[in-house]
Amino acid sequence: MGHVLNNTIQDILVRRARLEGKEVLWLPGTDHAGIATQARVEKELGKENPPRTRYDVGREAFVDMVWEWKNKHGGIIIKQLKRLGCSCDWERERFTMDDVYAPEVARVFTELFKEGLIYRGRRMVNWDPVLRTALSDEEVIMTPTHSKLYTVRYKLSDGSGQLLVSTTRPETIMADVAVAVNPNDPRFAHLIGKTVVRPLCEADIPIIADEHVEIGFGTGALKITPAHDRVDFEVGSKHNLEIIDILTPDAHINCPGCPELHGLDRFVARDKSIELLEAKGLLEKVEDYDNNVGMSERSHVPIEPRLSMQWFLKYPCVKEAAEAVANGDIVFRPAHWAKTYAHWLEGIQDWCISRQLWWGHRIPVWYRKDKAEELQNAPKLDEADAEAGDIYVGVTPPSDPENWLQDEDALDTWFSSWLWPFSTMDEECRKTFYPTSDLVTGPDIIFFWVARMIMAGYRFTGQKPFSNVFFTSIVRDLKGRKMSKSLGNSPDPLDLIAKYGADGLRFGLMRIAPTGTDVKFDEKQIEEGKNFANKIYNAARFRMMQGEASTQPAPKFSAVHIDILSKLKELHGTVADALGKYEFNTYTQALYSFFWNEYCSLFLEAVKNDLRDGDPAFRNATLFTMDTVLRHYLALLAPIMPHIAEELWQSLGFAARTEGKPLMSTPLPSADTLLAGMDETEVSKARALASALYETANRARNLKAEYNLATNKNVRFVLKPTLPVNDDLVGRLALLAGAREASVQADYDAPKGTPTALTPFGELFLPLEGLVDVDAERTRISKELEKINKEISKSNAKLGNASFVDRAPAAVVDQERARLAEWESKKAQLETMLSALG
RNA sequence: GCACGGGUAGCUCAGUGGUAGAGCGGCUGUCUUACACACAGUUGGUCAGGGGUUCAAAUCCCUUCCCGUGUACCA
Repeated sequence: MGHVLNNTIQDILVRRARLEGKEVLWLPGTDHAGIATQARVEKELGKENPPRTRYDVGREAFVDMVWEWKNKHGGIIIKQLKRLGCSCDWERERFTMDDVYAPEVARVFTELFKEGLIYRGRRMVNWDPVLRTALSDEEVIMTPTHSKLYTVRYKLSDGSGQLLVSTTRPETIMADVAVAVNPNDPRFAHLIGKTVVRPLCEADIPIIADEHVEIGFGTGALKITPAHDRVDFEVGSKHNLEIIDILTPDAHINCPGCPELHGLDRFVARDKSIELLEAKGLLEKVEDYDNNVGMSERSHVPIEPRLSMQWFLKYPCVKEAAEAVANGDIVFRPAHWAKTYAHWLEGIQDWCISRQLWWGHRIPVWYRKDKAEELQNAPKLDEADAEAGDIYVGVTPPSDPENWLQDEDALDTWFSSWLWPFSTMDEECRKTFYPTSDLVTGPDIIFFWVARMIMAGYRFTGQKPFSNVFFTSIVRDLKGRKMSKSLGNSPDPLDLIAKYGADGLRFGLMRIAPTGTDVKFDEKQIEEGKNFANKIYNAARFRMMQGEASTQPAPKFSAVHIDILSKLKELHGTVADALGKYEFNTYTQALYSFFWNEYCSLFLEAVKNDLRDGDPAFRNATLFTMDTVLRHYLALLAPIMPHIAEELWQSLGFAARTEGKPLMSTPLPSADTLLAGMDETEVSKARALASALYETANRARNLKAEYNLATNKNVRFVLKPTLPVNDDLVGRLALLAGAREASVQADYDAPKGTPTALTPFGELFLPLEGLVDVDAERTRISKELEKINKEISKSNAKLGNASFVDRAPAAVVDQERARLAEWESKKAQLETMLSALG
């Protein structure tokens, strides 16, 4: 659903831009999703009988298998987008591992390496023990977890006592190389420099002093396990401590010195280690403890901090990237994301770009065979080693491949995706389309992708990669959970399209999710989109049933015709303004309410008689107006509901005017042609009359409803006008109100108790000419009076307040006075009616 | 902990100083010759709580509570 939302927004921008006559490039493509795709294929291998691993298959054959899988399944998203109607430039579809893109990635790697920004180093990384690869910091999700805090007794080697040490990871005790206390902690000052006995895999380890230990926290003593904790690693380095790694890549214990735990899974070993400690009498206590555990975004298991040889990138152009957003060169919408972005850039750490995967861009680095082993274990490799001729870095393999070994690792997928905006374009294309205009994406990848693309843009093109970034809503289910493939809580867009149509899906989703705040997906909303499409279709069909418009006799326009054309003109402005500001909500609302309320419910209902047996001059005006409205409206609608707009454009015959060209490649009809010959005052007069007519019709319907005559078409209305009202308007009033007739009688003498409503045209009477329930009437009127009296006293209080009258704008005060007058008159009316009933 | 969103009708959401809105749902009627995926009417709200500024607060300020997201973390 996220893709549907995202791509609908892009399609709206793209289609609208085309209608505005712009040349548009929308270049579709996909990335190779390194981890996810490889894991998927490995899973399939594991299901075979007998199960196989990628190592059984071998690198080359395995990569072929992934390609095969990709070719089979990678097209699904593309298919969905096509079904959704996305007007991409499909011939330019790109893939991050295609023949043109891949060398680009290697080239960029080489360039950054030569610049010294990429280096290889032995560092603490986030290790995923299931996928057996390093991850970037962004791929680790800190998750609140209910854990246990174990307090363990570390005996002093000289037997003079013990130190209590708390830990959440007793299974790593064998890798402890020291116990640290704060140098300023008086409780332990005398112990610094002594040794304690490591309680598992026993050995004497020193008690050291380090500021990092908080005096007030826990027991005040901290075990130091440099191989399995980031902070401990730093403390260890500072104090030159040994690093004992007791975990295998898949997080099993590797400690022959402790045979009871050796070979066990880390969590099994945790329980077992507690048993061992308890048996030795070294377990002081166990407490419940809530902490945050880093989980792999991919495999959902706790990551291991692990000392490992990896490739890192010092981000380029961080300053330019930060400034571009801060100074508005690149505009984020909603704007508040700029803060999140700035905060991330401030604390930015080097990016671990190597992955222990086979599916992806293999790192373009080769090691001299005769020194390979030595190089593998070097603490750091960079440009200096290349200059020394020990390693080779380049887009193409070395000329004497037999003497070199290529690095086994692949690059993080984002290390290719971050080049997308410009790597997908050739020189010629860039001249026209780079920097690009809009990026539409989810806020969940603001760091993974957006920030990195901006940095890459500045570094490799010297420019921003795009001018606007629109962050979409995150689509959640009704329980508030993010929709995702793994949760299985997202409906299949193809199913929704089958059920509601692509246009229904697009419109329905945009109606609830356009502002960039998260949204709960409800299929009901999509049904509304379908209903709207249906409404448009029916309205168009209604027009088709009427036949051709004619210029003979000359069309005669009534106020309602001018009114709807004027509203259409207004809609043009609203749409242009809303889309210009990326306010998709305003866009959809305006489209919806114009068509359903203004055009169908008011205008069409008011002109139906023109089409039946009315004045042919009116008929021609009405047909002309319908055609004008539909023609303009379809063009305004097309960006969001392209299928129905195009279909009706053809079947209503509008395409014939442009030699059959589709709406998609027709310029947007100009709003200036609407009511071109009319002066402003004439138009606003017509609008006022039409508005008065609709308001009067409403009052008339209300009167009918109040007397339970809502469906009775035999009623008649009498209007005692205060304004000049012509026959045309009165006729339309009767039609709108569903009455046999409406008549104007300036001297009408209403029988006592005749229901009446105050309308913009004057007093409107509904002669009852039949029986009404007098008691029910009396009750109803009394209730009404009660309500009105309340309003009147509220209004009086307000107007009696000197500061309101003095300080509020005159218009507001006048408005209040008008309201009061209206209530007073209504009150008088009701009182008359009440007395008439006796 | 810090930062950013959000809390408005039964539901999903608009509304940033001037009479609380839409669609859906509920309830009443209606197969009115474009549309029952519809039409007409109607019912729903102490705008999370408290305090403040203002003639006037859903809207601005302070504060508390709840939900979501990001980020940092002490074993």
